[in-house]
Amino acid sequence: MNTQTFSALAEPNRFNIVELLLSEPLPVGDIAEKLKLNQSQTSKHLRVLSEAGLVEVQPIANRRIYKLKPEPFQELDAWLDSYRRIWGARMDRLDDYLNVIQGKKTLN
Amino acid sequence: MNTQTFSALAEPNRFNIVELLLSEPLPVGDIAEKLKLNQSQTSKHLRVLSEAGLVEVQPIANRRIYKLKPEPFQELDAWLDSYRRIWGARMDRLDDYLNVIQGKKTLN
DNA sequence: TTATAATATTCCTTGACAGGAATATTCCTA
DNA sequence: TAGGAATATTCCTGTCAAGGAATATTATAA
Repeated sequence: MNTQTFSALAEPNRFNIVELLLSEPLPVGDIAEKLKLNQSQTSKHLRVLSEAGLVEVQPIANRRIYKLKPEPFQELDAWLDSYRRIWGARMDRLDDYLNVIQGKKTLN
Repeated sequence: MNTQTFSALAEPNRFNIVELLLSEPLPVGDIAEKLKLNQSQTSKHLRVLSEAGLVEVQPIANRRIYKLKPEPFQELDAWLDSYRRIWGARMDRLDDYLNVIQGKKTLN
């Protein structure tokens, strides 16, 4: 799992951009307007998202349309598999660890 | 979706701690040793993870055993639902946006 | 080809965070 | 209850990222 994905999504404005792009691909100006960010910031955040592989750009006429790339989300999904497998099991059990402790018979 | 989760996982050492705790709950010392972090750093990272709700602690004797909490991962999973739904669909389609553009008949 | 719209980049400042070292705290154990 | 093990916290420093303002770039349209 690439932690760059987490870094990119950790910033609230960038997270909002991603959520916005979930509905439809959009040009920079529209993103800025809808999220009430200025143009400069929006471009910078899109750059980060782009370098993290979360979005890609497609120039149309005078504008640059940004859209989500599925790969990082799929990777995230795959990563979560390991965690799904143990929900309700080891994750909230202490026994595993306790059984392993040596040199200490009783705990209280 | 809480961006704190992303912030917490964005730091590589913390990510490694989470992955380590996936196998079993562990006390601070063991985590530090296995990941070759010093005790101070380890405590600090665990604090961040704890405040983000990713781990919880259970004191045993004079140790503090850290284990994962399932909630944030479940939340992440639920969040991904929206994205799963459109993989292969809108996510990599530009049509939706193009059809919406007014005042511009042809693009090239 | 010049003006203009859309977007990207640079420069600057500020705040947050990670790491190291040292110290404080907590809780057992003898 | 004193000593020591395990862990947490504080202080300090350096780095890096975000925001604002201004400027540069790119591509279209007249």
